[in-house]
Amino acid sequence: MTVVGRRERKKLATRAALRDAALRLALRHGVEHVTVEQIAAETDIAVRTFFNYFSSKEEAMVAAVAAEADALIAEFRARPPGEPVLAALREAVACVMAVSDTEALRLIVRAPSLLPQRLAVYATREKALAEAIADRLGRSPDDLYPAVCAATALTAMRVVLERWLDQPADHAALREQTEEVIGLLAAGLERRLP
Amino acid sequence: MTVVGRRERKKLATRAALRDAALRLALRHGVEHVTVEQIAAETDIAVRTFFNYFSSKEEAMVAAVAAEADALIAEFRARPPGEPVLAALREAVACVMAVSDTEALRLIVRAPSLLPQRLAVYATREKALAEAIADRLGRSPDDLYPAVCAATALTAMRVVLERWLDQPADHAALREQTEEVIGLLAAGLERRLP
DNA sequence: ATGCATCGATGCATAATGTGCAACTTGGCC
DNA sequence: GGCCAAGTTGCACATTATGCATCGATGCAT
Repeated sequence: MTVVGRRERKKLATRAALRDAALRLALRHGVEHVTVEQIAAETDIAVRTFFNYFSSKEEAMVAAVAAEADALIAEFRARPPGEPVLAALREAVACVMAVSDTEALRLIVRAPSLLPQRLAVYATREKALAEAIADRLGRSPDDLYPAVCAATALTAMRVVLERWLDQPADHAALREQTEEVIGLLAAGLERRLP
Repeated sequence: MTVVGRRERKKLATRAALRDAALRLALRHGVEHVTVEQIAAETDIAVRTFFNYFSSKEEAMVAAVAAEADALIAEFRARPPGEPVLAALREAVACVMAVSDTEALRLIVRAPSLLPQRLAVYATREKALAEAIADRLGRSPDDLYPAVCAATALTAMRVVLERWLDQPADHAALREQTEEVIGLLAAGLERRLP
C-alpha cells in the first residue's frame, strides 16, 4: 500500500499539486476561466508535463471526486463481511462524506462543463464497485445483480449529493437523505412510501 | 408539433445531416479518426456552421442517443395514466429499442471517448423524466422520489443496454433483461432473487 | 560509488478544437 | 419590392492535445 521509491512519491505529489492548483484557480476565477497554462504555471510545471498526468483540464478538476469515489469503494470493502450490501454502502458514504471538502465539491458539481467528466468518473468506479459487491456476495462479477446494484446505488447517491449541495451544508441532513434513498432502493421503488 | 416554416425545416435537416454524417464517418474510419472538418465537408457545410449546431464532434455523435432518450420520454408520457411508473418505463424502453439502429448504438456505446458526453445526455434527460414521473404521480418535480426513480431507472436500463450490446443482437433477450431489471428495482435490491 | 538502464520532464512542432466578430445571404412578412 | 430577423460563412485567435526527440533524475546491480 505504501509508496515505495522517491520516484512514485514525487509523481503522486505532482499529481496532487496539479489537482489542487486546478481547484484553487477554479475557486478563484471560475471553472470556465482557468487554462491549462495557468494550472501548469501555478504548479511550476511544464504544460507538456501537465498532459502526462491528466488528459484534460476537466480531468484534473474532477480528480478530487475520483479520489472520493475510490475512498468510497475502499470503505465499502472494509465494512464487516456479514453486513448487507446497501447498509455497507450507506455507511461507506457517510464515512467518506464526513471528511469531504464541501466547497470544492459544490464547485465541481455545479459546473456544467465538468458534468461529462464527472459522470465518466462515476461510471468507471461503477465497475470497481460491482466487483466489490460481487466479492461480498460470493457472486461472479459478470452477474447482472452486482452491476445493477452498483450502478443504481451510485446514481441514487449522486442524486442525493447534488440535491444536498444546493442547500446549506448540513451533514445530519445528508445522512438522513442517504438513509432515505438507500431504504427506497432496498424496499423497492414500487412501494413508494415517502 | 409540426415544423412551420422552411427555415426551421432546413435547420432540422442540417442538424440531422451533420449527425448522420458524423456517424457514417465514425462507422467507416472509427470514432477517433473523424474530424469536424471531415464531417463538415461530408455535409457540404462550413466548419464554423457545424459549431453553430453542435459544440463538439462528440455531441454530434451522441445526438442519436439523445434523440432516442427524447423518444423514450415521449413514449413514457404517452402510456396510459393508470399504469405504474416502472411498467410504463419498461414498455417505453421496449418501444424505443424496437426501432433502434443497433449498429450505430453499439459504435457509440463502445467508444470510450464518447462516454462522458453520452452520460451527460442521460443526465440531462433524467430531469425531464423526473418531471414526467412527477406528473404521472401527481407529485412535485422537486420531490426526492421522482428524481431518484428517474435516475436509477435510467441507469439500470443503461447497464442492461451496455451488456446487451456486447452480445449478438437479440431483441427478445433485451426485452427479457429489461423486465428482469425493472422487476429488481420494483421489488427492491435487498431481496436479491436472481 | 559507479556505471547503466529506465522512467519522467521538457521543448518543439503541429493538428485539431472552439469562439468572437463582421460581412454576407436567405427566409418570412407587409 | 423591400425591410427585418435569422442563418451562414470566413477569418483571426486562443486553447487543447499529442507525437517525438532530448535531457536529467532515479533505482539497481555490482
